[in-house]
Amino acid sequence: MRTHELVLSWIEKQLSDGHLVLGGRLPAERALAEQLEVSRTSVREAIRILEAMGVVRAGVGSGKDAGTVVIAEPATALGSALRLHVATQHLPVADIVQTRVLLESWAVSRAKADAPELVEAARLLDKMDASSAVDDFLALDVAFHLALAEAAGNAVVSTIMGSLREAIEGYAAALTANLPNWDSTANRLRCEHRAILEAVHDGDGGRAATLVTAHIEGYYREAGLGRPPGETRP
Amino acid sequence: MRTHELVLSWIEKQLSDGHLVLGGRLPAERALAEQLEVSRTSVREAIRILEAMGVVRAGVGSGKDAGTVVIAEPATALGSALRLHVATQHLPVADIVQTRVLLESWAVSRAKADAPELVEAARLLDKMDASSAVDDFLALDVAFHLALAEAAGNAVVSTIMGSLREAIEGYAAALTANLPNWDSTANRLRCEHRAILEAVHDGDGGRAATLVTAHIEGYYREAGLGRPPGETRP
DNA sequence: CTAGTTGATGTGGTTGGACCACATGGCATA
DNA sequence: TATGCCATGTGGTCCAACCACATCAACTAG
Repeated sequence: MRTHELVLSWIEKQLSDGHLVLGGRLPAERALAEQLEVSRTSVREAIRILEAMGVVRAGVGSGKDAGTVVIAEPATALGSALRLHVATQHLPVADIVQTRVLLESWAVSRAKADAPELVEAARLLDKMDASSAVDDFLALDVAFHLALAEAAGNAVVSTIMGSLREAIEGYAAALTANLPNWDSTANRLRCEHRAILEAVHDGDGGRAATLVTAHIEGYYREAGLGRPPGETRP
Repeated sequence: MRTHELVLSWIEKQLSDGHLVLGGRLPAERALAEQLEVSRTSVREAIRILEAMGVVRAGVGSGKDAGTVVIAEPATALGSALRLHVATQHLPVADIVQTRVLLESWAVSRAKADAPELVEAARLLDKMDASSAVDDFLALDVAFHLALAEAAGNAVVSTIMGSLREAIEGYAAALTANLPNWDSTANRLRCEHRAILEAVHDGDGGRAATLVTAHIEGYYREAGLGRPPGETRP
């Protein structure tokens, strides 16, 4: 077993034993190295991995933001991993989209009509009405869909949903260039969002799932999923 | 931007540009450090991250297994990340199980009746008939469910399925201690497996999905999901 | 006495160099 | 020809030093 893996397993044990909790701090790198009788290099390699996994955040200096603190951002880790494997062409973008449809349609069909996340979702829709810039609109769109997914109350589903979205974010942004008319597309998306949210509010999970599926698949179809950006549609 | 992140982005670009392909080799650490004008330490930190992401594998010595080669094992990366966040109690085990049910029931409902993976699945069931040891049985069980998931033809779904399973593997193994009678449980599982496979062969996706849902939820209910291992059932 | 400056301290970030264990392949020797 | 040995190149580990940064306490000028 390599040295940094030893450090890794030590830290993981501290986590599962509850000796390290969310917001807590790891010992300083030098101290941890001395305590485990390994080099600081190995400690740092372990911390790099935990950072990539979204388990810790390292900050220089002194005080509040300094040191290595325990966080919980699984979506960043999953997103990076998925993105890398999309880059190697091992995970097709179409499969990611399909998985996202699956998770999100399940989420809206399960969402409680009085879930607090829906209030936030409605607020985001209001902001989208006033947003014309593509980048702003897409950012709000991401937040809206995430809020919708969180309303189902399954942390794993919403986390994976977010990471799937993150993995193809660059891809999706490039696809907007394929759209014949952004303004009309944006208006259509606004309407569809309202309809989805209304279905959830009505407690009609089946309708919400159908709408969300059509919403996502329709967008990628219009933007030309699978074809290089810039190419005209057949 | 930190130095190792620069190395990371350089490698990711090589991957997405196709200059680095599956099975290909990264330059040696020392050479890469000189080429990018950074220290070997920073190169190593980047490689550690890629290794944790399941994108590369590092091997010492010379020849075939030596050097840092590009691989594609997204499931290991996602599995580790999920396992770590389960350890911090940020992702409930129940949500993981629920997500697994969602993905797997979708997979079997979509599986083609003549998918080649089903042949392998049937072979695994035969081996399970001859397997009495708990560990062997569980290992075959994992392989069976994975083969089933792969029959749907969505790489992302089967990858996530596998990583979800991996993330709670230790947990699931501990749960077997809760079972009142392992042999009878194993026999029941064998029957349910056959029934699921038969439904898929019949092209009855709906029945297959129902059976798989009952199969997984039933097992975890019997084993006492959510209660500490060893505690008796109410 | 107050307000601003300055230095000590502790954090992660980075570097260069050294050495180790390992696996291969070619060279020298029996 | 067959065998053993060493040069070579790989990742793995460690060390010592320095940097940039943020805070806080002590000090100094007003």
